[in-house]
Order: sequence, then structure tokens, then C-alpha cells
Amino acid sequence: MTRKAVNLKMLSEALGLSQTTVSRALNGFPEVSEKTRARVVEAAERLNYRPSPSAASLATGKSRLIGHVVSLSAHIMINPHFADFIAGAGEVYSESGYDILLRLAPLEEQERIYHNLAQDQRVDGVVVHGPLTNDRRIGILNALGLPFVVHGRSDEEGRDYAWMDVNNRRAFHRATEFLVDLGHRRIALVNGIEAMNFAARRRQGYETALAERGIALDETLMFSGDMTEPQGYRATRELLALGEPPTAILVASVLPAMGIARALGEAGLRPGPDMSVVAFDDCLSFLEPIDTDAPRDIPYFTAMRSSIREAGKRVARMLLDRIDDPQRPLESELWEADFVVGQTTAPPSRR
Amino acid sequence: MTRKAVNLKMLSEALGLSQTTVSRALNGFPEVSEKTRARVVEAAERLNYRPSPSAASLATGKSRLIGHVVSLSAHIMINPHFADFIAGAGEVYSESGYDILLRLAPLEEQERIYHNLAQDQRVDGVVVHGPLTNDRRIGILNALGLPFVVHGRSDEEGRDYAWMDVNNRRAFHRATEFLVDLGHRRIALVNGIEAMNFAARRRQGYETALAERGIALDETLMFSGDMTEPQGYRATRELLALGEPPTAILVASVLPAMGIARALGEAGLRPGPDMSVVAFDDCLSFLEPIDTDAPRDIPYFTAMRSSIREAGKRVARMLLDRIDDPQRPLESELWEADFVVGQTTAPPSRR
DNA sequence: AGTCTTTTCCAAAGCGCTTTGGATTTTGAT
DNA sequence: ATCAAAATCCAAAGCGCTTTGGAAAAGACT
Repeated sequence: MTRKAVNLKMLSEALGLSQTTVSRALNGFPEVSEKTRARVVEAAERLNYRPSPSAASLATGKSRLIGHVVSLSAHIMINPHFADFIAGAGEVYSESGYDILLRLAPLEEQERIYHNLAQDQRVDGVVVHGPLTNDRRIGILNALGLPFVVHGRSDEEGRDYAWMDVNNRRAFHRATEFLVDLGHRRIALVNGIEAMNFAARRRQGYETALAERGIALDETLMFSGDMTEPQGYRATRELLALGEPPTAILVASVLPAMGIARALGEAGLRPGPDMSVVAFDDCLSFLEPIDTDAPRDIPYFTAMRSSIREAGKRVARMLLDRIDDPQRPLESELWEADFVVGQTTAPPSRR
Repeated sequence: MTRKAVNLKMLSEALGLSQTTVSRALNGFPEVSEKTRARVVEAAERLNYRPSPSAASLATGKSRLIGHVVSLSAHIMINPHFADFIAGAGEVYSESGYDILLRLAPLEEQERIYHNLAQDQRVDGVVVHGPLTNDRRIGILNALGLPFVVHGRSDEEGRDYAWMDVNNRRAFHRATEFLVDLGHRRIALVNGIEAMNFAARRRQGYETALAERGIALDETLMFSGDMTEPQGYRATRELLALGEPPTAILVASVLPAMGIARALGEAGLRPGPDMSVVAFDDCLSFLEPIDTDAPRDIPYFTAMRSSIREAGKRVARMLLDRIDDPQRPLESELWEADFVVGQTTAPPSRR
């Protein structure tokens, strides 16, 4: 019945070896014979030895913590998206013995926070969430030399940082074309906050597609804001009140899309036959059926689809790779969104 | 231009004081004069001194990290709820200089994980999420002596652990009574997973209220499962296919409630006039309008309402208090949910 | 002035790990 | 048998903080 946890000293004494040898045996250094290594590992197991993280961290400067600094309060829309991203990333971290250090802070404090996290050696790397166009955090992190990966992009080039992004421009371009091909000419856009780079790109895709088809932009059909259910609801009510309402709506998330559906329902309109709706679908978990064995329903929303959870996994892997070898060339990865046709699109209704 | 971060030794040399005095000055010990304390604080500021967390942690055994161990993958429903809870808790932690250590792990591994976190002194305390009835984690944590607070309860007494819970039983009792008073007699329940204590209590409230009004239970009207949108959708379709469908539905979250609304819409039924719906509303952020200045809409769902974000704040405060003084008597707090009447309830329609 | 407290400060010993720079033993080649 | 090389192990010096057990200086009181 040991009162205190066993430490390296106790373990090495029990084995009749030096702390050096035990430490090396456990950390897989080559200069210890397989025979002693096996002995050490067995004893460590038996005595339930676990190296102290703070001591190891003090000695090595590595914390085995990944920083995620997010502003959950300000841009509330990211909450559910963030949770799914973290669910993916966390899975990868767990497999590699890392934990998430989560810090909530408004955007304007994040630069200072990164500075402190780096100086304190509190984290081994960070993930940048929700990059703005020309996001200052990226420069700061490069200057600090703290390994990081951006979920999304911050500029056109994307050359001086590692990133993983979905081809938002193409997804919205394609969705717009799809609607135009169906015969729609008045297509509304309910977008995210366009200071965020992903939303800016989505708008570009939409605008380019319309321009290519010779359809003039109409500012009264374009909304930008936090992607909440009420955003979709309100935008739709405004759209329906227009002299000439749109016949289709492109929306940046299934969350506002649900608000759109609600507003349409109240107006006695059916999504699809009466108003086409195409949403960007991040495969949020709470909208998915649990048992994936079950016969898959025909998807409700016609959607551009890309799993944010898978994105979390990929970003986490990229970051762990960078931490293992900070000198490796900057990687980047661009995923295409699937386009799935559901029940919410149809040719424009004649009225 | 200092290359390395300044540490206590450098700071004390710069001041011509010993490390002891500097450390004590910074940590507010009484045995250092206000004059020197001021000097020290000024110099620390000027030289941008920050104590190393791992060194401090090694010396004190405190990590200033709060553990949140969750199984985001298994019970997917908790994702958005969890995000809002964390948003609240994180705010409190930030104010007190704590960070969240987030670890994703299936429920069956959590006991082992708590053991390791305690032995490693990796966290100063933990929050227990989603307690089951007779949850084994509670016994483990008590045995480990790791400070913790339970969000919810695990048994009837709730005596040997600190907890904060919503009065789920009363909320569902009241909602059921409300529907009965409106004239409903066939009331369905779309519940969460009933191994979880909160869901079990909700069912009890529902059953008791029905019993009190002399209404027999009908198992075909009761559903239990992960609280997702499709859960609500599917349950509703099953209910509508019944020989004698219910006239009202009680649902454990607005997420499945949205699925209910979708299914009703497809069937050409209006929530409210054609089918009453009462939901438990956790005030999830992405369902709320952003600018709270804006004229508040009449709430859509009739709901039992309690902010999970506020719960996060409260639980965090309770935990920090326990960490400050682990010997303090066990606290507990029971919140009553608001009952707000929205647009989704009405007397049963005659058909 | 001399004694007794208080106040103010410090040297040094941890906390538990990693890692440098040898020392010792074993192996292999001559 | 001899010597160089390879394999195996170790003592001790950090890493940067907190904290114990005093010591020195200052103030209070006869």
C-alpha cells in the first residue's frame, strides 16, 4: 500500500538501475539493451509508474497540450461547428497522447494569448479557428515560432502557413450554377460573417457564377451575419416581403437553413416546390441519424457537404506532424465539398 | 533584445533581491514590504516576466487546469449542449486564470482516465458530464480525492458529491400538466437516453403527472434516444402512423423538436393548432438571435427553459471554490426551469 | 543603552524528470 | 592475449519554481 505515487527514483532503486537508464529504457533510446528494457517496462507496469507531466514538461519544454483559442461568446455560431471539429481533432490527439488546452477569449485578445502560450511553453502547438481575411494571428504565430495549422485560409496565396480548407468558392459557384440551371434567376444568399475568409470566398463563388450567367447582383438578396437559426428565419421573412421575392436561397449552414424552413412553413410555402434552398452542410452530428446502419433517408436539404469533424481530424494530424518536425515544408490541403441533391430544390414555381 | 524568456533568477538578479523574496512578492505573501513588492511588480512587468507553469506546477502540484472528460463520439447529442456549457464555464475559468483540459474518451475509459489525471496531478479538478443513474465515476473521484462537481445528479440523495442540476422532474411534470389542462389526453414523450439520470427524472415527472390526472401510460407514445434532429423526425413519423396518434408531444431538447416540426410540416400539420409541442430549451446559442437589443420575437416553441451556459458558469464557480478549499461542505444547487408559452401549443384539434 | 519583538530578506533544499559527458564492461578483430 | 570499438550503464547538472528554516535589520519597550 504505497501512499505516494511511485516516481523515477523509486522505480530505478527497485530495479537496481540508475535513473538515466530507466528513463532511457522507457523513452526508447537505443543505448539500452532489449533485455533491461523489458525488465524496466515490466517493473514500471507492475509498480504503476507514470512519469510526471509537469516534471517532464519542465525538463523538455514540451507540454503535450494543443492550444485551441476560441471566442465562443462573440461569434456564437461557431459553437456547434466548433464542437464537431473538436470531436474529430480530439480523437486524433488522444491516440497520440496529447490533450486539448481550451481557452476562451475574444479575438482581440488572442494575439496576446498566443504570445503568452508560446513564452510559457504551455502548448506544443495551436489550431487557428475562423481565420479572417488577412488575419493578424498568422503573422504573430510565425514570429513566435509556435507550430500551428489554420483551419481555413486567410488570403489568396496561403503560402506562409499550413492550412486545411474546403473549396468554399467552388462549392458556392457550383451550387449557384445548379440553381441557375434549374431556371432560377433570383437567388438569395444568406452568408456567414464576411470578414471571415470562408464567407468571403463563398460570396465570391456565388457572385462569379451569377456574373458568368449574366445575372445582375441584387444587394437586397444578400445577407451576412452569424449563422444562427434566427438569422435564416429573419432573412427569409425579409425576402418574402420583397416586391419580387427570390425563388431560391443559398445558405451557409444548415442552422440558418432550419430558420429558413421555419419561416417558409409559417408562410405556407414548402421548401423545394415553392422555394429552393441549398445549404452548406458541415455534417453536424446532432443532425445525423445515430445508427448509420439504418436505411439512410433521402437527404432533406440539397447541400454542399463536407464533414467538419473529418476536417478536425485532418488538421490535428497535420499539426502533430509539424510538432514532430517543425522544419518540414508547409503543407496545405483543399477539400472539395460533395454536392448532394435533396428535397429542397426544384425549378422555380410559376405564380 | 533578450533571446530567452526572463526567469525568476534573472529577475531577482536584476532587482538585487533573492528569488525567495521576488517569488513571495509576486505571490502576495505577507512577509514582504509593500515598497519592495511594488518594485518587484514593476520590474516583472517591465521585463515581461511570467512564471513558468510547468515549473510552478512541479513545485506546487497545482496545474491550473480543469479536466473535462467527455465522450463526444458516443453520445453525439451532447455536442452542441456541451459547447454551450463549456462556453459558460470557460468564461469563469478565464477570469480566474484556469484553462480547460479537454479529453475525449468513451465512458468506459473515463474511470481509468480520472485515475491517471489524479495521479499525474495533471488537473486541479474535474467536471462530471452526463451522469448516469448510479454513476461509478462519482465513487472513483471521491476515492481519488480529486475535487469535482457533477453537472446533474446520479441518484436520489445526491449527498456524497457536489452537484448543480435543473429540476427536470418538476419541469416535465409541469409541462405535462399544462398539456392536460389544455385538454390533451394522448401525450407523447420523446426523451433522451434514460440511463442518464436527467432523462430518467424527466420521464418520472411525465409519468407522475399523467398518473395524477388518471391518464394511463401508453408505451407506444414513449421514445428514448440520443437527442438529435432525426430522432424527433422519426419519432413523429411513427406517432403519426399510429391508429390513434397523440395530440401533443413533450420533447427533451429543441434539437429533436426541430425534427418534429419538419415531420409535421411534411404531413401538412402545423405545430400548435394541429399538434402541440413542448420542448426543453437549453437556450442553445445558435438558436438565439444575436443582438439581444432587437425586439424579441414571441418564442416559437412552448418550452421549459434553462440556460445550459449559465449552468456551466455556476458549475465552474462551484468547482473553483472546492479547489480553493477542498474541505468545504458539499454544495448542491437545484434550478427551476422557466416555463414559457410559445406558438406550438393549443387545445387538441377536433378531427 | 540594552533587550525583545517584528519586519524583511535570504541560502538552499526540494519537486521529478531529461540529458550531458563520461566510466565501465563486452564484443570483435588481430 | 591484446587492443580498439561497441554496447551498456551511471553520476550529476540542469529545467524554474516554491518553501523551509533561519539570519540580519529595524522598531518597540524598559
